[in-house]
Amino acid sequence: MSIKKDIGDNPESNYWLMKSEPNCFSLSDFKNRPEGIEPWDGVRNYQARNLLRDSIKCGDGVLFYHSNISQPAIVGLARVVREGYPDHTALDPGADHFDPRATEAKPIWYMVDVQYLASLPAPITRHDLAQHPVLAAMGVLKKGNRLSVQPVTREQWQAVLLLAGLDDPLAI
DNA sequence: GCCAACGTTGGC
DNA sequence: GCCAACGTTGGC
Repeated sequence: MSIKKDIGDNPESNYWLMKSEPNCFSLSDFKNRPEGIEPWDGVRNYQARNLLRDSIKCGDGVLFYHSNISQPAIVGLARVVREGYPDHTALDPGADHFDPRATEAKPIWYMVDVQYLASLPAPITRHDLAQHPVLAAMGVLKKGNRLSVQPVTREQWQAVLLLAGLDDPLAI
């Protein structure tokens, strides 16, 4: 199996990276949610759906990544507070990501809830990641990678915290 | 704004 | 099941 196909196929991961376009949902939007909790709805990709439904567990760490901007970067930390459950927005004809094939019995799409934990003192940009001996291997750097939720290794998670100068919020 | 890479759709 | 066409993502 290719490295490319390996992205997203690791059911053992306890750490994840989630992308968000800040024009749509930014780190400050996230921080300002009640209790910092946000349902991660609207994912309509089967590989990401499988992760949301099967692999992502309560307490897992999340690197929050700003995409589709001039300086894409990891900007914050979050954790999973609710495991995969049906994405009801797929059932709502008025919702952005309505899917007419989805039903109560066969929801097709799933989501998790994530909770804001911290903002990095400074964003870790793609350039920063590419320069780093551990982080250069992250899936998010791979050309053409469009997976909006992807696994991160423990080493990568720790390297991000070290770079950011933060203590591990999940270790307390 | 450009365009490469990718996932999905649908004709055959 | 193949694959061309299409829409979307997302870095640059």
